[in-house]
Amino acid sequence: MAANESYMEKKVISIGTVCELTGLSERRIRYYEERKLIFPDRSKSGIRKYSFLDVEKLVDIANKREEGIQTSEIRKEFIKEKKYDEKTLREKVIRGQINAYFNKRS
Amino acid sequence: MAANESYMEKKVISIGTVCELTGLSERRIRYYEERKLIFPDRSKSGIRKYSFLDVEKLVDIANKREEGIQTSEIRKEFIKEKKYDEKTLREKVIRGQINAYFNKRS
DNA sequence: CGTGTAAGGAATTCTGACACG
DNA sequence: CGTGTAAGGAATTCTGACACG
Repeated sequence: MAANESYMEKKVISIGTVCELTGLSERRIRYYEERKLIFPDRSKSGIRKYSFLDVEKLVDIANKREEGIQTSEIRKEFIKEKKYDEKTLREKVIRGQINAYFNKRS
Repeated sequence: MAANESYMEKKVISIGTVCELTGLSERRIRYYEERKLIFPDRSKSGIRKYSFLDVEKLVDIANKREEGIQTSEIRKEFIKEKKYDEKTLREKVIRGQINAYFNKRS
């Protein structure tokens, strides 16, 4: 029981761990927040907490930046493609699980 | 892509957040580690990192403690029931996802 | 625009110990 | 046995700023 929640969207990871997971610097991660690309929660004392979904989003952002895309453009893309949109994601994750379960290759 | 990993078992949560998630004190959480009930990872500098699975396990431990069961007994139960055994869990999580997807009620 | 860095403070975590029982 | 607490130190995170470009 209680074995199934949206761990992917639960904001529990602090910035240092996010750096390790993504390879990005704290500075860059905070900057992308300033540019409205990611929205971490805050603990009572003000410490940023990220979700695994945020981590994936950051990797995606970093890749786009490598391609020279500006943060303002990246934001527009996310909105237009509805990428990282909560409902869209949930669907995607569940489908992934099902595929993995049946050993399907998409 | 890269949208599907074992977030449930990835050790990225620090003890303060685990306290909030479980309602347990740091002392108790560390003690259960001493009693070989949970096995957090450590960051380079020695800070404990827990997974969501560890969090669930801790809640389970706390419930058993409320029933008066000793930590040594809890450990035996976990081993005997193969509860929180990696393979067993993975199966369970995936089935849960599938049930949720099809709106089944078990 | 995007990111690095040094600065100082506040909050977090760690260990070992004493306490009670 | 299981858990609380005070203690001191080490590591983390935060913000605002200066830098380069």
